[in-house]
Amino acid sequence: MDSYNPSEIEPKWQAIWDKEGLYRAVDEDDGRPRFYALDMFPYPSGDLHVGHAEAFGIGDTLPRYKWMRGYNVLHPIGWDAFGLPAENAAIERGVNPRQWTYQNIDEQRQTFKRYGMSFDWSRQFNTCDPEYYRWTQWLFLQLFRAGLAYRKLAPANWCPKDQTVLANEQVVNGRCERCDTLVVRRDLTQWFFKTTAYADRLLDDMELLEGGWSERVLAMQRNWIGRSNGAEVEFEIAETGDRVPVFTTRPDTLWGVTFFVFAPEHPLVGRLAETGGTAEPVKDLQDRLQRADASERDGDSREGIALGVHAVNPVNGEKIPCFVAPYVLMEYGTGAVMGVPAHDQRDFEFAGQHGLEIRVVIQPESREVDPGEMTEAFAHEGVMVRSGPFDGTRSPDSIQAVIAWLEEQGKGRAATSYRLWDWLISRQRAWGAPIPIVHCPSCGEVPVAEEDLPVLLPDDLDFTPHGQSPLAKHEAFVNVDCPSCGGPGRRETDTMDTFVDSSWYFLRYTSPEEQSLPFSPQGVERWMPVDHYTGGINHAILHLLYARFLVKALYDLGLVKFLEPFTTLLNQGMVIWEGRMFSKSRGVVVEPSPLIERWGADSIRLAMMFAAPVEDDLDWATVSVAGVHKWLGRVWRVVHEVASRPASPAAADESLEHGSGPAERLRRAVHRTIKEVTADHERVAYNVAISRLMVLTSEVQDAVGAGVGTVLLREAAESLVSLMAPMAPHVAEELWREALGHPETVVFGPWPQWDEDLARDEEVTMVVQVNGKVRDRITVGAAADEEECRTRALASPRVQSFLAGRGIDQVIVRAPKLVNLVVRP
RNA sequence: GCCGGGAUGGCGGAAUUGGCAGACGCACCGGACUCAAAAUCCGGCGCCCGCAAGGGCGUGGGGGUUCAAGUCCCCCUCCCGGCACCA
Repeated sequence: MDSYNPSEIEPKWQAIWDKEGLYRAVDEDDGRPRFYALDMFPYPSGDLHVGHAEAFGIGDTLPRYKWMRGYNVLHPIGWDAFGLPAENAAIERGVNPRQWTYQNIDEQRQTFKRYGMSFDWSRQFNTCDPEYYRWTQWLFLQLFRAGLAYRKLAPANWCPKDQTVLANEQVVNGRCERCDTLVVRRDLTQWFFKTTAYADRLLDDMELLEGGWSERVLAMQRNWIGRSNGAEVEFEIAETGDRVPVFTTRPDTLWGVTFFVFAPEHPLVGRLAETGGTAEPVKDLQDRLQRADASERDGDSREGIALGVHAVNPVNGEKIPCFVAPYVLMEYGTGAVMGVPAHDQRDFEFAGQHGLEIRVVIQPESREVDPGEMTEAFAHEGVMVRSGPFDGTRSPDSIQAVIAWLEEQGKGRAATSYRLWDWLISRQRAWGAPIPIVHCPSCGEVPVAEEDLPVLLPDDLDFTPHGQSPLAKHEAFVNVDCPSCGGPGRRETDTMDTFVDSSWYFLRYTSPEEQSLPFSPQGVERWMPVDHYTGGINHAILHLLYARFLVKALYDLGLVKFLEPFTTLLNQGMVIWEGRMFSKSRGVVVEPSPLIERWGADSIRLAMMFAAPVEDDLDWATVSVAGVHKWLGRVWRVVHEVASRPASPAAADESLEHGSGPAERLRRAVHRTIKEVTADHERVAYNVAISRLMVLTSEVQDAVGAGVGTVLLREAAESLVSLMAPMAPHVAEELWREALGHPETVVFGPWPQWDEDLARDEEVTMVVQVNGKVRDRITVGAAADEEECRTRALASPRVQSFLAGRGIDQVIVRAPKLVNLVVRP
């Protein structure tokens, strides 16, 4: 027997697996149930780091387990190959982004192969391939025709460094998610997808995901959508007759309104200021805010300027003063709010600063609230007072009644407001899918004909950033005839956000050769939805929300028949090193290749899965590759030891099968472990599964030492190898085929079966407690009944000494595991 | 502030249903083998008292339910994540 040498066996099996085509998904019905296991596809920026090793190692385990359990598994891989880093490389080093990307893909593919990933390589594609982005463009056209893709002038987040707009989602703390540059506001005409049209469904359909997605991710999506229910109420401006709606979640406080506030950017503000004679100070305020960076706005300021006009409260006809104040945001609700200082903290502070009346209309039941004494707004429940027809009604229960009354009176209506915005998909960059639109002076925005797709990216672009896509400088690209009238037109030069590419790639895997549609109906019918999706928590919102949105849009277009793309979602934790995430751009990288050379891929995969539960973040410092490597050495030796033993006479095994000798002990350990590790695979508790297999390894070693017969030893060794195969595929395959002599691969199982009787221990340790404290442990038969347990417990001298002659009040028996004697103190 | 998730030895973590807390591993300590080292193997390892036998304490803190609580209930502290002048 040679010693365990992964650098020899790993490349060997990788080559054989490749040749045998084991990991190809079978499209035809072959009688096996189907399973679609997907990993979030990687962005090919340089080589992989150990963060990838963790993510993809975890993602590789379930499909392998499913194969062994008899499933026909689709486990594809591809590349999210458009995006800024390729273009930045082009700018900084003059390389062609296509070449740069394809070179990185080659490198990553090699590394994946050295990890022994069970991908179906026959289905791989790159999103930057014209055969792929052609269909990204096609999907854009479908959304455009459905009115879900549109262009508007909007304030956009502009990153001065990357020279492009960013989606709201890509701005973190006022900075560019990618390069950390302070983002500025710019008004630009941009393309959007109408995600808000699906806000309710994105929220309500999460019901379908309960149980399959973590509470954490569901909560993040819920927060992101940010639905709040309330009412829209119209106020009239007394001096001009303008009708201004406000959104409120507290229509029950309408009788407490004492002022009215506009956001500085509100379109009516300029005109109202003219009317009120306050045009000059208001203009000054607007200009000052316009110049200020979003991040410089004082979050706590309650400054504001009286407009000199008044609003009429529709519920009581009162005239109240109007203000303009930066604490009211144009982006949320209607850009104007009713001021209820008694019951809203911000309004309370504003009223204090500007000497406005505080009128209490919700009174707590236990005490009187005196406006003069208040130090903060009263935002709790109470009884409505000074509220006309609603006096004496309990709030907030009364909110629905107030809304009904408003509707009846024609003064307002139930309304819902969302935090979610429409998805800004325009990017002024060239390494992305061109938006297939032609601007025509006479026809407007004209979609490119489907048969003319793809709109190809030219290969000879000048990448110097100058605020427009490099495509805009490429005359041959830009100048084009209008597809509608044939007159001269200009091609749209924005490209699509790369999140568009990744919002449908999982559909393409089901039929990557499809020529007439982005995905074939049969392929999607066959494989979708994804049964198990593995990826980082960092994509908990954006990617998953966009993919969910797109699938719902496709559902409405009749292109798919399911509402949610990912049935179960596994968000593996991130690998942290010296307090930070791995990131090539920040120089925090542990290269996997030297680790593979030293320890082998199996050890690295196991080490990461063993170090923590899959969903927890993992500190690289706590990962002990040496520890699991040592274990694999033990497995290697003991399996070879078992395999090399001459067959013992069956009688020898049989004689050992009875009683409680080492043979019996081994047998029960094997069956118990099969049962438990099977459950661990089902619940992706790989750290626990590995620890159980370590224990089983010791059991087998002990049994070898105790002279247990070959039949049982072999059953144990084969079970051990099978159970570890999904996590350590190379060593398992080597031991299965070479040491144990199976002609067939271990990849397709069979998964070991357990005998329920054997999985239960024959003897158990019964705990005897006195007043809840463990006083003795007695070995009893697993079948011991209540009476036997009671008798044995009372017979224990150790227990007797703790009873000390005191009377026994109660005897609790949970046969056969526990007896608790309750005595008086 | 609101929402979600957590807190278990020196460290990572285990404990499927309320029933032996600390599996498994790392680190550390001791031993075997060795000229020596590496590798490998054996043993120890929650805290306190004790030579030991043994006993007491112990799952962030406080209360409660229960024969029995890491697990259930109430209150609190802290940590992580999301959202946040969101009307």
